[in-house]
Amino acid sequence: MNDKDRRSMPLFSIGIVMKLTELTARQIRYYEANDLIAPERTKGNQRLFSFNDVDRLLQIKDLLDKGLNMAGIKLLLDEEEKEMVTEEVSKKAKKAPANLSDKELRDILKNELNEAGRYGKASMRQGELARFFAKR
DNA sequence: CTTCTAACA
DNA sequence: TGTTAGCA
Repeated sequence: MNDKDRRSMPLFSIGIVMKLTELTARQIRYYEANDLIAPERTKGNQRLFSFNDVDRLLQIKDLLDKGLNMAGIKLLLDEEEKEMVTEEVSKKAKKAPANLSDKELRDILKNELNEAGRYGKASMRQGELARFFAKR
């Protein structure tokens, strides 16, 4: 079995994930409702998270602190899933949690916008671009 | 006891 | 987001 399989293996209950991510069950479920994560389910309908899910939740928490909203995060994560490109972006977002300057954030977002177009994804409209920045 | 969905004195 | 109700 390779690393990819291991990371995507459904192993943890929401309780474990709560402790691992410092997030409430409410938040975790809410993020799932917004398609930021897609944990597996047991036959009893209980969520089973993979190592990747936990990692993703950590990134989500991070991005949320930086002021991005669900839409913005979803785009970033979607591109990340398409592989490559965001390798550096994700590292930057994950390794520089508490000190990401506005310029860096803008660069990351601009990078994502460019990639989105490169991948034939519908380009964002003005309104959506504005929504990239959350006004909590 | 833990998790789930739905809903809001 | 919190919190609670009523199930499984």
